[in-house]
Amino acid sequence: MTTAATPVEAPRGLPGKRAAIMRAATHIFVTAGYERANLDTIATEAGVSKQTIYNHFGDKERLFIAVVDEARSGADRATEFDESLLDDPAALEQDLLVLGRQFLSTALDPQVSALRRLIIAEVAHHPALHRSCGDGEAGSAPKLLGFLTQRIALLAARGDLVAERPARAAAHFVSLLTYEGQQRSKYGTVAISPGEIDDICIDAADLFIRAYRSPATRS
Amino acid sequence: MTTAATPVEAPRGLPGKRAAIMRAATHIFVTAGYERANLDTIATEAGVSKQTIYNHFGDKERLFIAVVDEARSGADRATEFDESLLDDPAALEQDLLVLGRQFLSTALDPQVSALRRLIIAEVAHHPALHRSCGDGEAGSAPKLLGFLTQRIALLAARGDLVAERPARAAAHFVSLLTYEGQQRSKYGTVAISPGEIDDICIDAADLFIRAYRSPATRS
DNA sequence: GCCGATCTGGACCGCACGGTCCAGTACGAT
DNA sequence: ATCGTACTGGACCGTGCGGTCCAGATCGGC
Repeated sequence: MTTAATPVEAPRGLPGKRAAIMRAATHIFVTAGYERANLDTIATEAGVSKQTIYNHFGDKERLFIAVVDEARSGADRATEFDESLLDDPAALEQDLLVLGRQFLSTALDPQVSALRRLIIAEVAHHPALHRSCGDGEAGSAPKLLGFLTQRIALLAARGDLVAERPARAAAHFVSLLTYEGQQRSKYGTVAISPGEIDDICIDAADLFIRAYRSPATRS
Repeated sequence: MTTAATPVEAPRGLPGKRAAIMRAATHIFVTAGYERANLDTIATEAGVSKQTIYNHFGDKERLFIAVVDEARSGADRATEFDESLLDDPAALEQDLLVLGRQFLSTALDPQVSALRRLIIAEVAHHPALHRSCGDGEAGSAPKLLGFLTQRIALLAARGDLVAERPARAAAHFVSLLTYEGQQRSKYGTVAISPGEIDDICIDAADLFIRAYRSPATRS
């Protein structure tokens, strides 16, 4: 009753049905949580018979895993950073801003936040999720961390930055970026305006540069 | 079956029973989540009849709210900061370390982390929780933020720090502190050793000072 | 035009679990 | 001795829901 079960005409044929089920399941799981999610509701919203769901996914848990896996691999695919970023020391602040904005605009997306909360709530009860989410090597944050680490190492080697441990410096920047949003999206989805995202990025980049700038480049 | 339902001899008399129920309920809710938690199991583990639970709390949801409220007010009460901290500019790094250690040792406590995950998972489905957890004014992190903000403002007024926006600087320090642990405790409880906590605090304090130290005090 | 695979819709099963009821017990207060 | 209160334990009910079954429709391929 919390979620409307509006029947949607699903396109015929195998892939169409499957996609419709995934879409509906994602919606229901995210808004209701795993236990509260109801397969009849999902079937109705997908415009599909319940049996069809069982044909495709076997049972509720495997449907859930499929939903989470797809969402994660989708987020993964969408996270690519411009290789020309963080190369020119003169554009350091500018590039940090670009990276920050790109990262936060997806990380704070309501859909993504809701899914993150769902996963947080359910990992402990689904061993299969552990593999895909546990010791983070995938996901957008780790990707950003990797990219930053590599770039910071480069800039440090050139003497443009003072960062004896690039990975640590990268983590510091990411932590400055994510804190506010993490706090806000932790419980319920509180919208963050693009303006606020900008402020956060500006502050983070500013602080990062103040802390890691090479003395040689100081004004 | 995930959680052993070992009957425990509950102390006789009203307050004892109530406390036993709260203890058992906290345990079961935290490990199983709200939906999966079973009142029969809670009753058994509390060494109490199911009817007694209903006498005291009315229904499952109100029991849950009581558990969360108690945990939160308990955490609130346990969060007090030494008023002499962050006063002497010479001891700035030292004091930041002390604050960081105190904060992280409770914030990363497995119990506290588990409860945080539970709340994250359930706020959306229990309006009553929103009031007590939503727009954060209570809780240990906001308390630390408040304390830091006040102190940083003081130090900045004296010229010991350069921080035009003390609240922002405080948030920066807290974000540096919490990032790693937040990341680790987000899914499942991964133990963080005191040594690692120390490393995190040292790094955070170091970075904070590099970024906010007054030029006048630079070596 | 037939076959096989897919899908439908709805009846159906079994069970777990929140919640109720109640007869009986223990105990403190008067 | 009596009464009221809190507690027990276990039977009991209703229902929501995961999962199954099946008879019939639809459709693409040969």
